[in-house]
Amino acid sequence: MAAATHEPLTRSVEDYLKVIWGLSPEGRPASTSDIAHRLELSAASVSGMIKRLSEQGLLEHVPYKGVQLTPDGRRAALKMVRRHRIIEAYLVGFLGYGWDGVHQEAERLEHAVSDELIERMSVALGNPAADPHGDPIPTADLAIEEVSWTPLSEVAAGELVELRRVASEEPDRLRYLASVGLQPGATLMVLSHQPFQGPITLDVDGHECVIGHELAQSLFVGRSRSA
Amino acid sequence: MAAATHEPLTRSVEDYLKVIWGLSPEGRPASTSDIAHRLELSAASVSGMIKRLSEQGLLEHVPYKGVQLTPDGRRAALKMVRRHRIIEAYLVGFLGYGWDGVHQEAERLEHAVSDELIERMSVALGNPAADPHGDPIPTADLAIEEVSWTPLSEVAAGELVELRRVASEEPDRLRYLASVGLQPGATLMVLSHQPFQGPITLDVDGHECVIGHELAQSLFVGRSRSA
DNA sequence: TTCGAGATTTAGGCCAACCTAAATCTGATC
DNA sequence: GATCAGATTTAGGTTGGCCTAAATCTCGAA
Repeated sequence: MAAATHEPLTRSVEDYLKVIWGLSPEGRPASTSDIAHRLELSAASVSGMIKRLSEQGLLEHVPYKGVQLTPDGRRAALKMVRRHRIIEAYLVGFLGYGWDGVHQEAERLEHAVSDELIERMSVALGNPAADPHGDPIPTADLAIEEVSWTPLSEVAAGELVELRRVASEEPDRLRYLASVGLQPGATLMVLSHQPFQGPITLDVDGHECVIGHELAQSLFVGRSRSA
Repeated sequence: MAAATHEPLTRSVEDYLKVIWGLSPEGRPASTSDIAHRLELSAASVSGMIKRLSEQGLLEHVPYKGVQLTPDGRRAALKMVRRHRIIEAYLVGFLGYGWDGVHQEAERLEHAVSDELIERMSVALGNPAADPHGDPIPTADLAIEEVSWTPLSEVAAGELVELRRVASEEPDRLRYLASVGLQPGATLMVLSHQPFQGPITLDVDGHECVIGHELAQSLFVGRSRSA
């Protein structure tokens, strides 16, 4: 069934696989329209590509029901995720990029780097486990840590926690967060929640700061090491 | 005539322009077949692309006579040359690459990096004037030093010179040259020339070494600083 | 001055990846 | 269980960039 030939994947294919991976937590199928939305393509184009990728053995497609990655597809996707996150970490660590600007750059570079370059960057960084946003980096053999941190929106008032991951790629949002000290590693205490998905008041390293509920849902925290 | 619209160029177009620049020393026209040979494409494909690039105002084409870069085309080409050479220098300087392995990597990356990344790499390197092979790097405003070094094949016996540039991209050849100490910066003395384009005997930093005439034509030297 | 080899261009196709418009399917709601 | 909105797929078209084969041009040599 699946063509075992390992021809290099095109940039488009790499993008599709990465996006499908991102849309399938716990391996649930991803829908055509979600993929189309993420890639900013028409649903018809995505439908066509899905057909081709299924024939190549990279996807499992149940018409009208959605797609899942096959083991081959998942490997290819994780390879791209590793590349993306290593590149982000490298640009921040060695070339003075801010965490808000690296996504765009990595999005292009991830298709152009060799495996060797990624491994050299990884070594230069000390084989990091997470990128600048706290997202886990798959290892060279494509194992990825399953993390289960808590969204800040669910932390009770009075708890002292450490920010572990910021789930956003929007430069504006990231710049704002950095400006109030909300970057991975920051220690913070929840001071109060307003009801009805209202804003949350925090103490971040000694500064008081109020953020919206929606933003708090994209901040993931773990128990503070200093607690 | 020339469409002034500055749409981003495709990878293919970038490659064509860079190759045409490389084939036009002193602005002499490049032939369809030379371009085809360098890009490993059919002459018919090149002919078609030449037509499109002329219409875009990047090339001046005289049918059956060859092409030259327009000022726009030359700027785009030099931008790629700068990218390529900065990337090579960066990979050698910061990521432990050997000078024999960087060409291939740079060939892909040059299409994916942003201007910002190139400038950051350049700054990290101290705005170098030459890449690891001794090729001059165009400045950020795309000025390129016109160098006129002497091929080693034309240096008289007895002269003490410094190796400035190695005009080759072949990994095997570069590895061999490095193994005998023939890298930019090396000081060497020509001991003897065999007649009829025969081999040349050198003293490289104290070691004797014999190289063929053809290889000597791709080694460029200047007057030794220590002379 | 003519001829022909070799270079170049034209003609006609192919493929990946996108598009819009039209047809078809699905599932929640009445 | 019929209906319909919205999701999905199919149909048909475009573009960039490549190909081979055929036509055409050029220029040096006879």
